[in-house]
Amino acid sequence: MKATSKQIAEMAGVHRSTVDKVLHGREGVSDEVRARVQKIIDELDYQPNPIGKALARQNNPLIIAVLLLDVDAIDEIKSGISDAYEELKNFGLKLEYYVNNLDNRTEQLYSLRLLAKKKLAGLIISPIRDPEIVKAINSIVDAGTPVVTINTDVPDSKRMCFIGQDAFSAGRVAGQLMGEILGNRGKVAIITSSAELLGTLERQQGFEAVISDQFSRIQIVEIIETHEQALPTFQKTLAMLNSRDDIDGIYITCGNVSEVCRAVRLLNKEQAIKIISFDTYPEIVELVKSGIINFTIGQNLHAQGYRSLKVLFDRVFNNKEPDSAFVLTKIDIFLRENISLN
Amino acid sequence: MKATSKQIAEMAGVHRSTVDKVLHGREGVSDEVRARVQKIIDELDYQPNPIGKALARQNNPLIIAVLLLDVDAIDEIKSGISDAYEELKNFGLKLEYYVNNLDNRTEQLYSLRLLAKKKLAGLIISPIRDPEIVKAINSIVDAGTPVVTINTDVPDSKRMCFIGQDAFSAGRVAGQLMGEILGNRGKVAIITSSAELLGTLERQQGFEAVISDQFSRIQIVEIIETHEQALPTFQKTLAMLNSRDDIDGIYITCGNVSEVCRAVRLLNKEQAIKIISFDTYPEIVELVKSGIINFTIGQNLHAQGYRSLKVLFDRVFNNKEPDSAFVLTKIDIFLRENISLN
DNA sequence: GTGAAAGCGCTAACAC
DNA sequence: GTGTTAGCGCTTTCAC
Repeated sequence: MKATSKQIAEMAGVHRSTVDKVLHGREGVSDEVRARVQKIIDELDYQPNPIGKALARQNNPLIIAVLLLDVDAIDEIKSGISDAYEELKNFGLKLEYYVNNLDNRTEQLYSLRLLAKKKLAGLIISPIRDPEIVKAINSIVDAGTPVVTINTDVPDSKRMCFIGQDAFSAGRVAGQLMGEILGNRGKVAIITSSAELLGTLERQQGFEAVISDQFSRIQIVEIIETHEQALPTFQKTLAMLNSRDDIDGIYITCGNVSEVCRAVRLLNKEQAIKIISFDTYPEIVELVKSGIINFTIGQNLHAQGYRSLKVLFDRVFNNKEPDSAFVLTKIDIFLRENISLN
Repeated sequence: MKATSKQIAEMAGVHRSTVDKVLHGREGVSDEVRARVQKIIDELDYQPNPIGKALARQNNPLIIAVLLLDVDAIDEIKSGISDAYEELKNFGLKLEYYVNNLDNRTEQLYSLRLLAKKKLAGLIISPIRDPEIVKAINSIVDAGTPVVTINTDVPDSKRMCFIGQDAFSAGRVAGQLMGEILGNRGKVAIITSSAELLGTLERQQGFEAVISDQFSRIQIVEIIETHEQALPTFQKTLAMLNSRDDIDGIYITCGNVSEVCRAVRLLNKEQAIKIISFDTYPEIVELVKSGIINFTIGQNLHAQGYRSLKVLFDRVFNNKEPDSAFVLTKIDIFLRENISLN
């Protein structure tokens, strides 16, 4: 029922290898024949059989480059990618990992230029948000290599899609959780980073939107910027809690969660103050288990990694694009009772 | 590097087709040759290449039977199975669906006996908990067909594994949520079914355990059994709420959630009473959106369906068994802000 | 510019 | 009981 390249060849009165050339836009076919074959392909909506492709590919695999940033999230993302790879490696697929420093735009640019010279079937990247990076990504896409962004995005580029969390919505979820456990009353402090890269601003804005819309009796009374630095995070939190005795909740959009908690515990306020954070790194898991953190919101990093390779594979092997340019992973809510079941 | 059946054949000094026969335990091989070949297979830890198998299988697919119960959950489960099927169908796989009535043990038994006569590569089933069903499943397993249970389980059978939610843990999560939003104080009513099949008892017990261990100032003051019947659910809830004015929270382990909510609304108590339920069927989603239900806990039915076919496929095609006999799907927490992002 | 042929790893029907 | 053969759908090399 489903057409094969052989059938297409018969219909067009040419050889299968000619059909193959047309399919892959390779040269060595006259314009006339190419048009004839292409027409039949289109009419039948022919989709090459992936298993057949795979078998022929196995000893000559396609290369997919993975360019990640050296941040806490990297391990879980990698484990997701590697799980997907286990499923797909038999199709004739090879991964090449590259890791760049978060703060070093030049380094990522260098990696991208290196990759541009190679024959890549696809690229998965956590981009630094920067015009030069966008340009470099675009030139890779223009050369015919599909690009998927993961965890961080450059929406103004030609990347095929972004795979990650909607930080604004996640902030909204945090806002509602805070509203519920405070029973719509009390004063809240926000600890945030000010760096845009990790979506902390969106997390803050989503939170603020829900509080102001739906929890009118909760006030956001302090906003502390940490610039992702450990010691200042501790010091500023401590100073804030010392200067006022009326904080009922703390919302942390950024890293150094344990520094915030350290300040809270030093003042013996862990019972009095409700804390909501992001991510599920080991130290955060411990803080949730011990009851210091009430809720933490997960990004489902494993799923981000897993999906990114699956989506890219679908494009490369089956020529299928995702329905949306934004493949959003679930907003997971964790508290003591489910954080270990992860 | 990885051995092929051809290499095995060479080493054993026989033909590939002979190796194939040994691999599949088919007859037509002398004991002596069989032992020799088997030894090499074992020594090399030979794993047949799934792509090669798939290509040869495509026109002679393996059949996997799916036997589900006709309950609300069925659509989402099916959609998960069908997503997995899209990924795997090229490997030479065919699904056969069967749907049985929940209350009709005889019907499921009949279906199972029918299936026992067919040549099946595997079976996915939501079993009714019954000794006769266990026997029927065991005889299918004994005949060499791996069986996976989904959503409901018969742990005392020979099924390979169960895929679903841990209902006790889910109940614990509900308990902690209730504790948090009531601020560890107040009176709670439990609405439950009394039917064991859906794990409602475990949901109740998990909830009770957390409340009594960790929220000492919350009292469970009413337990209502609904037997999964709509009108009685409404009537009993209404009577209970009429008879006392001090209920702060309602925990629903079973179905007919909208009947419970109808009673609450009739008495204009939707602001005063916190409600926690299970599942994400359309009417429940609406109730969460409109703020009547504070939290609902999802079973991730789609994942149950998806995983069940993947796990069975891995066993059938790659001879890989899951790490554990219990493949537990996540306990999803939904509230207004994330219920539509599902 | 086009076609022929071999091969990827496995299966199955059939001949010996 | 064992080996031969053909074939699954696609890719690639090479000869014409």
